[in-house]
Formats: sequence, C-alpha cells, structure tokens
Amino acid sequence: MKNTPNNPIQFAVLATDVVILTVRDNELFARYITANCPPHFEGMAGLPGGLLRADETAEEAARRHVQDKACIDSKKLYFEQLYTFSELKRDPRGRVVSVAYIAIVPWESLSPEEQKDTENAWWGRAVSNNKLAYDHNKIISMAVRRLRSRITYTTLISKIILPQFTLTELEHQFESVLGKDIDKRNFRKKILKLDIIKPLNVKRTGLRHRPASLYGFRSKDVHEIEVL
Amino acid sequence: MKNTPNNPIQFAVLATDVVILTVRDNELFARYITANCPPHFEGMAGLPGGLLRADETAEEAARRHVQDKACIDSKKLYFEQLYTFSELKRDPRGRVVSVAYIAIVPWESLSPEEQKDTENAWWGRAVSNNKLAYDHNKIISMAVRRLRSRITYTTLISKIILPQFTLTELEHQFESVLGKDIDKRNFRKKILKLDIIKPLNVKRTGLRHRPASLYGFRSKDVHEIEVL
DNA sequence: GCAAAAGTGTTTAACATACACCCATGG
DNA sequence: CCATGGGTGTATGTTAAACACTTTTGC
Repeated sequence: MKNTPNNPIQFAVLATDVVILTVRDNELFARYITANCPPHFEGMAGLPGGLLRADETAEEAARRHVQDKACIDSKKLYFEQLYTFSELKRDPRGRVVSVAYIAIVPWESLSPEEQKDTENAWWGRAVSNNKLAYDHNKIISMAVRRLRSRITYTTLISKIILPQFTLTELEHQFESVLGKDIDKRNFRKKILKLDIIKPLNVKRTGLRHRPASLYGFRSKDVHEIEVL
Repeated sequence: MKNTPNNPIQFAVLATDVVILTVRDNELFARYITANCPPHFEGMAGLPGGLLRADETAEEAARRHVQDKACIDSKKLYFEQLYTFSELKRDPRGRVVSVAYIAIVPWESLSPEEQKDTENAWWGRAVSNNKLAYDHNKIISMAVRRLRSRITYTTLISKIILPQFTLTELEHQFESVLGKDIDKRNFRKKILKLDIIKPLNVKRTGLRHRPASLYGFRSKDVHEIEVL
C-alpha cells in the first residue's frame, strides 16, 4: 500500500469503489458496508471497494470487492464505470485514486441472504443525509444523478428489472429511480413507440385483479435511444 | 515504473492520456505526438500523456503532460474526464491504467507556435484511419463520440469557440463537430430560444459583407441544457 | 454592381401533456 | 360485490423540419 522508500517518485495506488443500486419498496437503495479505516472512518458507513491487483482490470477488481465485502454475487450485477476520483486528500491513509462504478441489480434477483442486512453490509436509501467515509457521499450522489440521467436516454432500466415485467412494473421502476410520478397513459404510448420492448404474449395471472401482459426488452445490451 | 520486487502483490501504474480537440478549417482536429516506446510503438503517432505523480490529481498530470509533450499551454484548454482504461495488455511495457481526458480549445486562441506542426507534435484530423500507438485509436474515437454527444445537451460548445462570435460562426462550430449541415433559420430559432447566449450589441465590421451581430455565452461554466 | 455572408417567417407534421372511465380477476 | 390494478383515446399546445428571398457591406 505504501510506496517503497527506494522509489524516489511516489506513485498513487489504484482502488475501486462501487455503488450498488437497486429499487426496493419503490425507492432507490444502495449497499453500504462498514468502513475499516482507523482513526478517521472506523466503523463508519461506506461503499464496498478496495485495491486493484496488477492482474485484473478495474471492473474485475470492483466485482471481486463487491463479492468479498458487500456479499453480493457480482455475476448478478450490471457494471458501468462512473468516474475516477483522484483528489489528493480523499483517503487519509495515503494517495489513493479510485475508479468508481455503478452496479445495478433487480431487487427480486437477489437471494434472501443478499437481501438481508448484516452488521458489515446492509441496504439503505441511496438518497439520504447520512455521512459516509472518504468521499463516498460525493460518489453516491454522482451515481444517482448518472443513473437518473441515463435511464432517460438509454435502455439501462432493463438492468434494474427482471426479464419479464408488466408495463405498470416498468413504470414503477422509472418512478422509483426518478423519484417522481409519470402519467400512465403517456408512459405506455411512449415506451411502446420506442420499440425497445416486445410483448411476450403471456399474462401474469393468479393475482386478485385483471391479468397483465408481460413484456421483455428486445436487446440484452444497454444502448442509447432517441427519447423518453 | 516497475513495481519493486520486494512487494509481493504487483500493482498497476497510473497514467493519463489526453485527446486535445479543436475545430480547424471546418473539421475536428486532434493533437498527436510521436510515441516513444520501443519496440512496438517506436516513432508511431499517439496521444500526449504520461504517468501520475503522487502529489497531483489526474487532471493536473494531464495538464502537465500536455504542456511538456504536446507543447500547448494547458491553461487555454478545457478538460473533461473521458474514461479510465484498465485493460491488462493495453501497454506492452507493463501494467498501466490510464485516466483519459478530453481537452477542448478554440483554434484561434492558440499561438502561432501552438498551431504549428513539428516532428514530435502535430495537428491531424480527429477522425481518420491512421493507426495509433497503444489503445489510442479507441480513446480518440470515444472522445469524438463523447464530444458530439455532449454538445447536443450541454453548453460544451462554448469551450471550442472564442468568447465573442456570430451566429453563423457558432453554427459552423456545431457543423464541424457533428460533421453534418444544420439549417440556418432553425438553428437560430433554437439557439436563441434556449437563452444560453446573449447579444453583445456590437457588430463585426470591416468584412466585405453585411456586419453580423456578436454574441457571447451567458455562463462561463459548462452545464446541461434542455434540448438542441 | 457584384460577391459574400446576414438576417428573417410560414407551413406542416410529429410529439408532449393533461385528463377519466370501464375491465377482468380473486377473494 | 368489492377491491385491485389493467387497460384505453382525445384534444390542445409545443416543437421540429422543410424551405427562399431580401439586406448590408467592401471592393
């Protein structure tokens, strides 16, 4: 972690931080862990992350640390690079540059263990006033801003919902992420016109109301679209 | 540059690469330098960049290397972080992670020396089929895509034009960056409605045609706008 | 007077917004 | 029969796109 003393030029160390985001109870939630950095941030809430090894890319390191520290199977997560933070004093232990990622997952795809809160890793509102370790408040607020912006011009929302969904469920995901209501009829017209989702010709039955048609995204990839 | 042998875990080294973009002769131009990396990329064209020191942020390092290698006064440039490239084999000399930046400058703000081409640093078309060192083709094409996209929903175009400009000049900047023509009347209606530029109540005279009103951006900052 | 760029409006089609009621099912 | 969410259309205002001629100046 420290640069060796026989190296005259001190270099920065590379790390990664991950903002794991999901929609739970119609709200944006993030995964927090207990920061372990005495004396400044001992026991404080923070984001999962850690150092890069020389034999892995930044995303691979991010996935590894998510697995180890946040206890979420990283194969379930969709990763997008957020920003690289290189402020001199962002880590009191030394010169650490962090490549931050957003990781997105449908809440319903998580196992009961992954949904659970423990002492060292838990879910909490993504938008809150809680003080986090390091510059993690800055990172998470940038992540939320980015997510809100990107669901309006990409198909990123597809990574926060299960493969099969009703139009109302899709609308609720948008509303939860954006934090505001959307008109039901206008939403349906727009989303269908964009032609990014396809009807699966099955209905969700067994509930105590009229069965709803199920839809899926045409493409598994996240790509840019014209409008929403 | 190499990790020391007594360190059991090898870490990556941090570097930065910069895509300096400007509009010259109604085309997007970038600044290239001679890569100096035998044997693979000896004498090949590449982007200016280099290692981060522990006492500087990524942008500070980017500005320093631009100054030293591309011979452009970095105070004239507007920097935006592009992406962090961390592929394992991107640099044949070792494990180097690069924080890439876009730097934007109005061509007319460059000094004659900065506009000049030398053996080690020169201007060339940003969109071309020339093979560059390392993963620099990937970086520059991402930079062009990002610039084209961002001028349509931010005021980033203000950093590629001088503070005072005519509406026709502004339109030409858009056309040069986007690589396509724009309708003059529709452009004027839109840009004026957006209310991001203000008339300076002076005219550019002395040319052999009707004098044009000069405009300037209301804000020096780059910020997001509603549409264009 | 001519070359060169400045400046200006209208029409049409597409899209965004606001808004309220009936339908199908399970219990 | 009732509670619950599913599903649908229209009218109005705003925006996008296509399109051509007159004006002002320097030489």
